[in-house]
Amino acid sequence: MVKLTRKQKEMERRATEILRVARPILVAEGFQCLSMDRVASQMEYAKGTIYKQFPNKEEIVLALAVQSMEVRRRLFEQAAMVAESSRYRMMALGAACEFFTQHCTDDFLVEQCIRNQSIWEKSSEQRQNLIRQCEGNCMGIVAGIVRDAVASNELVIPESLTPEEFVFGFWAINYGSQILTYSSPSLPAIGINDPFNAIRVHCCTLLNGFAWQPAMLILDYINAMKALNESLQPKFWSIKNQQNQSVN
Amino acid sequence: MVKLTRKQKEMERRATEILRVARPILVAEGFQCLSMDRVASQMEYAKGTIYKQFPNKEEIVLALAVQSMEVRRRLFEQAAMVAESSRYRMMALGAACEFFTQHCTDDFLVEQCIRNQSIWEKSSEQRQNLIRQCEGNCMGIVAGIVRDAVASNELVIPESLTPEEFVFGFWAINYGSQILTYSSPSLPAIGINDPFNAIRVHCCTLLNGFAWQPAMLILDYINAMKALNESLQPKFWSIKNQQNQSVN
DNA sequence: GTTTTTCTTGACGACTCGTCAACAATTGAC
DNA sequence: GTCAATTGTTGACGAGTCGTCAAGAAAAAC
Repeated sequence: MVKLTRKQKEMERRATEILRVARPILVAEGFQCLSMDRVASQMEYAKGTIYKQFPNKEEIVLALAVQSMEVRRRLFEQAAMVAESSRYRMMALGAACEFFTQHCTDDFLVEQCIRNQSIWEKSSEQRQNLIRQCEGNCMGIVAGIVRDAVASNELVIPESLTPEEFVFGFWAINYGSQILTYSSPSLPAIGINDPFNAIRVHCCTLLNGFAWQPAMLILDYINAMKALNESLQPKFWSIKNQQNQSVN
Repeated sequence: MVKLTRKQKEMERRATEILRVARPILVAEGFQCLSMDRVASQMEYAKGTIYKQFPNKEEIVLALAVQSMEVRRRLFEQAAMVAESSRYRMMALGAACEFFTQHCTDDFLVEQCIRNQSIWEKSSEQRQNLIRQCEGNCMGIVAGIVRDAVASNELVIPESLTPEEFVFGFWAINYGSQILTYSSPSLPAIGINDPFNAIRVHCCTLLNGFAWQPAMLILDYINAMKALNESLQPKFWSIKNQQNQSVN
């Protein structure tokens, strides 16, 4: 059935096109300003056609989020490939988180949107599962490092935590700090001048607190983070360019 | 000018009434569903009158957030009044954070809303400043504990951090975990069964990592947290009942 | 070349937001 | 107590959403 495939290809091409148009609107002006009429008027199709592709606005947002979470996943994969101690790899993942918010700010903002209950609810279960899968993948990468560390006796997890719960703490501190950094009304005004540095210090202290070997001085940690952050730069573009892939 | 005051009182009464009607809508159905028409129809006033009180929907949301952040602040104040070691007081603030999300979930959700850039932007600078002030107050309470700890040699902050940046880490891990807990699609599905317990473990480890004296075992920390959490319960209602205060 | 199916369209109904002219109530002067 | 002036309230309105769907266009099948 060559023809069916061609149709599907066409559908997918169009879906990609819609997302290409919708993304900058969502990122720059927010969910409110992303309107179907506007997306339609910026394309060669009418509104009805867009509704054929995506049953509602929310679905478009979820689709964008899937793309963005894929970028994060690839970044995590790259970071996890560092061939050093498990602790160093964990640190590399922290660097990847930093990198993601700093250099893929658009993707970070899109990721944020799906935390909005009302957006989440209105989209199809199918796409919700896609998101869950992305999230699971990212968690899997980090939890894998933790498991390696435990297996090689470089780390002992407190007994009441699963490896994923262990990861959760780092997830929370990174995610939380990034949200606060990007959305808190003037952090400097309340005494927080360099939130990124602060979180590096906290993460290093937390890793040391769990006695993840080898222990590190804060200064060494910060320098290593800087290096890791820069090492992601060259890999960044090839990751971004893969973005136009299956969407539906 | 008794009459002017009476007018103002009437205005304030009405503002309070509007917020009373708007809050459950915002909490239960989200910003999208909070419509001026709907608020109006649930009151004895017309839409135009509501616009006299609040120039737009966003302003209502900010006003609600101010109320909610006040609840948080009072909770923080209560928690900070524990008469024990600085570390114990810090822990009490962690408990207050937990308590806030668990028992003032509505307020927590309202607080969330103002992180939305498009809501924030559309509201008046005046009310934005009110929010900033609330945020500053909360930070002040916690940073105060940190300063006390430093002053009494129970804690040494890494040199590259201000006391507020030190607090920021705990803010981030608590806030981040709570957002994830309340908005992440099925945490248990990716291996996180008890996020609250996980964050307690992390916070204890972080405090130990910074060598905040006296050091604590994780189990002791968790038990102390439970006790602190419960000790807030009786104070809770008196806090909530103060809520109907200056709004405009 | 004609019929059938499939795809595309934009006008439509229902609902927003925020405004503002017209109407109602209150105040103050006499 | 009356009447003008001021102040407050109203809901119809314009502009702009979302999501639908009958009608028209294009493609496919015959």
